[in-house]
Amino acid sequence: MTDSRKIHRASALGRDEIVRSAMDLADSQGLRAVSMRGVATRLGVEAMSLYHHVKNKEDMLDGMVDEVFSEFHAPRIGADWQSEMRLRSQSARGVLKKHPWAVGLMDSRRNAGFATLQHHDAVIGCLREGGLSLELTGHAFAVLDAHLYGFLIQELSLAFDGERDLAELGETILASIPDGVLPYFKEFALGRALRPGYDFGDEFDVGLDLIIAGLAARATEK
Amino acid sequence: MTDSRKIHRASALGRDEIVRSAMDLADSQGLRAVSMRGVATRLGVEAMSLYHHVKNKEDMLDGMVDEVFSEFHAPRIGADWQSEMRLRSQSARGVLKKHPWAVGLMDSRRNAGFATLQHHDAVIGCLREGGLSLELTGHAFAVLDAHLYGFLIQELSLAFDGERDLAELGETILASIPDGVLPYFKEFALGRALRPGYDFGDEFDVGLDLIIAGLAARATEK
DNA sequence: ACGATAGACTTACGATGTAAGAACGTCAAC
DNA sequence: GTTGACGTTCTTACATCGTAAGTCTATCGT
Repeated sequence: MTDSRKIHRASALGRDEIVRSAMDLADSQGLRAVSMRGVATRLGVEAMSLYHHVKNKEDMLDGMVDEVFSEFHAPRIGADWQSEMRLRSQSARGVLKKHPWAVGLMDSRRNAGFATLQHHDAVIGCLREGGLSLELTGHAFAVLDAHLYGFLIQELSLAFDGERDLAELGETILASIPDGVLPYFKEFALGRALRPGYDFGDEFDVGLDLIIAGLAARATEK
Repeated sequence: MTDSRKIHRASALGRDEIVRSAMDLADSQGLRAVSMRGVATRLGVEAMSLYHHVKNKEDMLDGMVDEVFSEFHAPRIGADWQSEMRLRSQSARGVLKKHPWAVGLMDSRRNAGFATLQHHDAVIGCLREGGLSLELTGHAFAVLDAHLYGFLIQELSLAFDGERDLAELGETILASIPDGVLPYFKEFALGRALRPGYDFGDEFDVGLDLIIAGLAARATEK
């Protein structure tokens, strides 16, 4: 069987098609809408047919997360590690905002896919070839990823129905707080967070720069 | 009705009892085991009875997350902000390792509870009274929380069945990788991550110190 | 031509969140 | 003490979920 293509259906059903279809569904309808029946219907097939190509739903979710990792900008080995790390964190944030369901999936994934490992390899490689020790590479890896994932958790719990006016909602919440309690919270909300110019998303780069600068300082110190 | 205590049941059923019971269940059996029926059974009651005290399951989960926030060390206003922030991050990490399900819940919570707001007030207050500007307070808040949540996401996806030997599993995975691919990943795994002395958890304080030092530098600069 | 096989479909089961409403215990007013 | 209202509980029911088990069929190597 040199050519294993099957012609049972117009478009062949396989793991990739299933994972991709599940991602589309999650992107447009949310993770809650991702059921085996839902994915199957979208592929013009019955739910149980999927089980010939994925072990179970968990396996399908693993595949979705792995696909997300493959969309991250992979740091170029040999290039300046500071700008590559900045680029990869910013790219990953963009990707995860397009696939917000992936963040909630990450803490329960046990089986990293190959694309995930490849991405990690590129990150580590770029740091190593940039001259960082194994020890510092580990520090950088942990703190950069933590910033990425953690920032997204915060960003996602602030993201209401798309473009909903945060200020309006903020005022409503604040108005319901009795006088005297939460004074600092109120000061910060009124004096900073709800001010017209403020965008929480901007805090991402501030933190990222702070972290990269801290790592760079350690990379050059004796 | 001065005393509104009802004696229908031995122990009164209320929102707090329900939330607490759900937390116990999540701690011992995992979030997947938290069903309305499961929580109700544990309270000697039928599932639908819970709906007189919580709006729905989401509301119950909101309550659980709020309770978790209340367990974090609240920074003391007026005390040295650097050590208070370190203390609160370390305390929160400990709490979240006891209630790992909370991390996965955070990105989908829309309604912060009062304990959550109180905690945020304490964090902001400690930073403000420590002399940080509103702007820098916002930076600190975002980057410290990102580090906390993001680190836990990483830590939880490494946590297998409790005390499972990571090295053993790591070797197995690595052995299954063809020669030549993922060279940096392998070097890092063998040369650092799987070495006897290495504990990923230690990276938490490294990143935390790096961040606090970076913030402190900005707090004192002109 | 024919049995094997892979991949689709059908049916069925137990679990889930919760809507709708019946049943019951308690209390204020008479 | 009786009554009526109310708050809490239980019962029943339904749509939806993941998936086990088995059937059907189109294709392939022989």
